[in-house]
Amino acid sequence: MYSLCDTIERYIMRLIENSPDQVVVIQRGKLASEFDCAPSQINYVLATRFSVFRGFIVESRRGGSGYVRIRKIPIDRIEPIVAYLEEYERQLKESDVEDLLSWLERENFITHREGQLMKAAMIKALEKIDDLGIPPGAERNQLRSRILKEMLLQILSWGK
Amino acid sequence: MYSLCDTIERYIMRLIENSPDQVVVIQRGKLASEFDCAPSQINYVLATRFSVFRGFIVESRRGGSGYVRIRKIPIDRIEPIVAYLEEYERQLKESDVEDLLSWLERENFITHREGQLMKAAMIKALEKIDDLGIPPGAERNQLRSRILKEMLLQILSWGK
DNA sequence: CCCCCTTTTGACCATAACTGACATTTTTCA
DNA sequence: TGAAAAATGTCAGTTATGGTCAAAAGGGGG
Repeated sequence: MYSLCDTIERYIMRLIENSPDQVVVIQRGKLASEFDCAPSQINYVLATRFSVFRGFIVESRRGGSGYVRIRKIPIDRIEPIVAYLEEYERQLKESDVEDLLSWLERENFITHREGQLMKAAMIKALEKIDDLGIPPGAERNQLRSRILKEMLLQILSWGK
Repeated sequence: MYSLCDTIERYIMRLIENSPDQVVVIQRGKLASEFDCAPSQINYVLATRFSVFRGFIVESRRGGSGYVRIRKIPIDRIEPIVAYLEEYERQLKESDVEDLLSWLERENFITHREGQLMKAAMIKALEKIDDLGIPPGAERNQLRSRILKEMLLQILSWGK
């Protein structure tokens, strides 16, 4: 029961993993016609599956011999994430958390179970707290960030 | 005489028991039209017959190729956790959290690292949120409870 | 017959996937 | 040099799902 989106995601993921430098260069139009879909579908996959929070950098160039380069970000330190968090705090959505966690898990900073616990604290727990006077939006995102920050610092203290 | 609700329950139950991993993935709309009922009827069945307290975890995704995944969890010695959950819904001090965590760890429900993560989310993070307009005291304790509850439910889903 | 609890439904909401028209950038070559 | 061609980007709109909640319907005991 995979969507086209999932299929393309796995295809690109495989290309990256089979490459020596964790980089792959594709052409949007070609890929789209291979999968027989709208070119913008590729952008959708890139935006939803290869975001920074999932640990990827996407660069591209238009025009003749244009390309899209997808690169996996090597992380060996978590501090930059914590630093980034402090600036980005107000915009930390639930999906950002999900993406970040799956990245940390992929990189073996945390186990699957640890990821699930973190998700419970930052997503499920904050879903229905209207009655506590913490409205959805910026305020809740900030709270989420604080929780994430402390957990990341904890992970940091474990080393790797 | 069986109600529709019971019929759907038995149907899903059978699917789960016939599956190797005690998991089944369905589509709400499809199932509803098979049984010729309102889609929300499926939600009712899930809420009343496949709750965590009955030993099931339900996850879902909306949108194109959406799904509902129902998983049976092995229940073993989870009663104390559930009891704790209900008892401490209202007021939960930091020391209560510490006590519970050490108990969970002693009983091997969680690892030491998992305990540290939980502590980071429930204690450290909540110590530094004065600027977010969530006053210390009852309100913060309730927030702590919500976070604990979701994490406990997660732990519960792992079984033991 | 009435009351209460469970079941069932329907209207309205939220979200993921997908598409197409239009915009922008870069190269090519007459 | 500049117009055409070749790429990618954006964004709003459509389709396909599932979620929520309150209200109606059903059913069993007093």
